[in-house]
Amino acid sequence: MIFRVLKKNKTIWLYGASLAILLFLLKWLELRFIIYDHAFEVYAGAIAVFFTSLGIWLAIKLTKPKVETVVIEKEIYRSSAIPFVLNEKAFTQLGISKRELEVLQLMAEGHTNQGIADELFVSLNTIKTHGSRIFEKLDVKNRTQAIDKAKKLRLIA
Amino acid sequence: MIFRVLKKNKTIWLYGASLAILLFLLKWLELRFIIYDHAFEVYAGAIAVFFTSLGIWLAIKLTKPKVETVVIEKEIYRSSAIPFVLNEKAFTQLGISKRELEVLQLMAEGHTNQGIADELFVSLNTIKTHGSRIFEKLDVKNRTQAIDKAKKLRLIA
DNA sequence: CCCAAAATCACCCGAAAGTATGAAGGCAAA
DNA sequence: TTTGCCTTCATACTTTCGGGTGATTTTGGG
Repeated sequence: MIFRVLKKNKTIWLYGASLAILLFLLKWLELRFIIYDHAFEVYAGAIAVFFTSLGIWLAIKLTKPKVETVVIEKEIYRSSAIPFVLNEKAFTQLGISKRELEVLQLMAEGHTNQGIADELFVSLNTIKTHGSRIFEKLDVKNRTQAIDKAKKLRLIA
Repeated sequence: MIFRVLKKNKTIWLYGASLAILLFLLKWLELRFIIYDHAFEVYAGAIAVFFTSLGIWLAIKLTKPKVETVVIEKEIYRSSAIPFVLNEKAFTQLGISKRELEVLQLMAEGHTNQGIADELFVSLNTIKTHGSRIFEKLDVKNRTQAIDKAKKLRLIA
């Protein structure tokens, strides 16, 4: 019980103890140096040094640590706030099939024909055929143009 | 000149001045209280209080603030409404040249290497070389992935 | 002026993309 | 059932892409 109190008020107790010790020192020094002429100045100096140290120690112990906050702004990418909505009109008007759109999407993500074929569990030739039809329907010559156009038409995200 | 020195060593000067003032006070108090019996204890107490304060003040002034780094993630929305602004950071960090960016832009518009070569009045091989460097710097394998990544990094519109 | 980076071009070669054509099975509407 | 579309797959061929290497010219900054 008492240990807890001691621990909780550690600083206060230390301060009190310091003062008590000082009083003993004062009395001792009084007896020791009272006979000397300039003992007083030495005494005052000692007190000054001691209490300056005590003050510094107290301040360090009691003051909350100064915190300087450095703000570093880190840019993070986040998918567009507006969720993608398929442009149904363009989709039906161009007569693109679901499967073709699927292939187109994967193309836009940078996959190769072989990669798309593996992903969809079909042969490479099938993907090529789909590709050709897509280019035909979008009236483009290659996948890069197809992706560009499809994004503008909002067929893919 | 002297003002600068005063300003630079502000703390030291203040400390010196404080000591000087204290000496005056000491002398004054000496004359004032020397006649009283228990003046000494009062005097010592005053010194103690003063120097404790001084110590506290010094500690607060002289301690260096702790630096705390706070990383704030800032969300950046890409909207088609705002005109395209080049991401200078990514651009310089990746070490992409202006010419390479130009080629990248044309790639994204769906041009073939030959088309880009014609547009820029250079040979097909030159465009191929630029392409290779671009893929290397963007850490991708082909133009489709390069376009995808470049758009995410806001290197191109 | 000199150096380093950028830009230019060439040749070879393999991989990937794209074209052309044909064909088979499924499925839904006419 | 027939017709049309989608999906699947194949073969053969051409074009484009991309890597690797090496070289020359331009150009901007110290």
